[in-house]
Amino acid sequence: MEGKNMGPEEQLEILKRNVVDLVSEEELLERLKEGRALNVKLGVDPSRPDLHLGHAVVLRKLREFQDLGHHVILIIGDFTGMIGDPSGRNETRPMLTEEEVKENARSYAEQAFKILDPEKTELRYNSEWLAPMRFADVIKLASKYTVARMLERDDFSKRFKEGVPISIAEFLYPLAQAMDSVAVKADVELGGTDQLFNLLVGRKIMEESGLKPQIVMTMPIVEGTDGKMKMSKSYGNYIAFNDTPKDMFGKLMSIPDDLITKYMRLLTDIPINEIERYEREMKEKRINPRDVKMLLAYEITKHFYGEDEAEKAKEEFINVFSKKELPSDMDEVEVINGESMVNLLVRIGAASSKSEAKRLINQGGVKLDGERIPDIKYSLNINEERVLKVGKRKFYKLIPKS
RNA sequence: GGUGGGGUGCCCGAGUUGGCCAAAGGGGGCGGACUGUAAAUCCGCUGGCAGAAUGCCUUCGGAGGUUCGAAUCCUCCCCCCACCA
Repeated sequence: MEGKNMGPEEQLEILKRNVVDLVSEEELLERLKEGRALNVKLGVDPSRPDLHLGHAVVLRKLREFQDLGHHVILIIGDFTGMIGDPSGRNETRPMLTEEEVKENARSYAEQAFKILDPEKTELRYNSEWLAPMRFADVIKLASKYTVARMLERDDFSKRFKEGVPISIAEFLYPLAQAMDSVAVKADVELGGTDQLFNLLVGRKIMEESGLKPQIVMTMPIVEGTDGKMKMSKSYGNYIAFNDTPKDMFGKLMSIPDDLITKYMRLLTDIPINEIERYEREMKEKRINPRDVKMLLAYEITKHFYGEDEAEKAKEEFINVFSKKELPSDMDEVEVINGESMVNLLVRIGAASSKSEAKRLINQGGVKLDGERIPDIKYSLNINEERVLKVGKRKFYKLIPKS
């Protein structure tokens, strides 16, 4: 992977991989030919410090830049973060205190370094240049962009048509982001495809500011575990960097089959010809998609936790879901004889209400040592450790209270 | 500033001649069957409490009111949108 001495054309070849938009290839090649370390920028939202595999796609591309000897700048959007969305309409933009921003930024960086090389990463806070701006400066900045062009952005035009409100403040965010590019003299800015518009605004504003416009590169958005919506914390379909190996492996095994190779391409170092082979063999039904998925789950878990943990997670998965054996570590719960099952389920958090607990029992989802609890009136009477299984995935070890 | 249209359960979205509405439908979530896995598919559940049953309580932007009874009618308030200016 040491690519410092790689020629510009070779670098371009690597960098182009998996990229959706590249504005423009010629410019990128030209700059690579300059032979210096390029400033590659990524804007980071400090209100959501939980990184997931969706973020990994972009981070991995940044890592490629680093491996080729380039310089990555993570810009923490602390300024915008501390303002939040003043209309209070957008829950995804909560107002943060300075402490929260710092803590989130720290946490973000820590997670990002599971992919990025800390040695070649620079952290900047955009309040550094945004906070001192005066209102006159903001108006001047705003005059460089028109409403019509703003409305070109997909979600703006959509919301405008549908009558969903758009505050003027929202027009300012892309401009603020553009100012970040100006401030750090970005050569390249990366983002998901949903960022294309904002990144292009950056180009325009840089030009207006007398700088060479940045090159814009977007990466595909990955669907979450549901296979439909983009991976996001708010949809609850995400696989986080901080998930336990077991969860990470399990969640990866739950993605729909047709997402397997997309994940492979975007999130692993598995060679392309190998991925294409899996694609072929799955199509011809010569290989079980489950096994390919298992390989994927293993690869990704390995990246975050190492081979030993990945191996353990895999064994665990096979034991519990293929062989229907018990997991190796279960939550232990003390129980008193005579406690009703319904009560217990709520107490240990296996059900969020008594109604739900009853529903689970009625639907046959609760088992004690493999035997279904027949009705909701069931009360416990145990003298030794027993295993309680709730639904498919929750296991508890019941211990009689002495 | 004027006129008109809206605010419904986790989300989207029906429902406004008052009762049959805890509220259609879809999504998501959960459970079951099956399986190749927590894929796909099929079936079921999805406010709370109680429970062998059609029982009770809280919910349809907020606060009051009319009524035996209101998401549905009236009053005031808050918020959103469109068009015109």
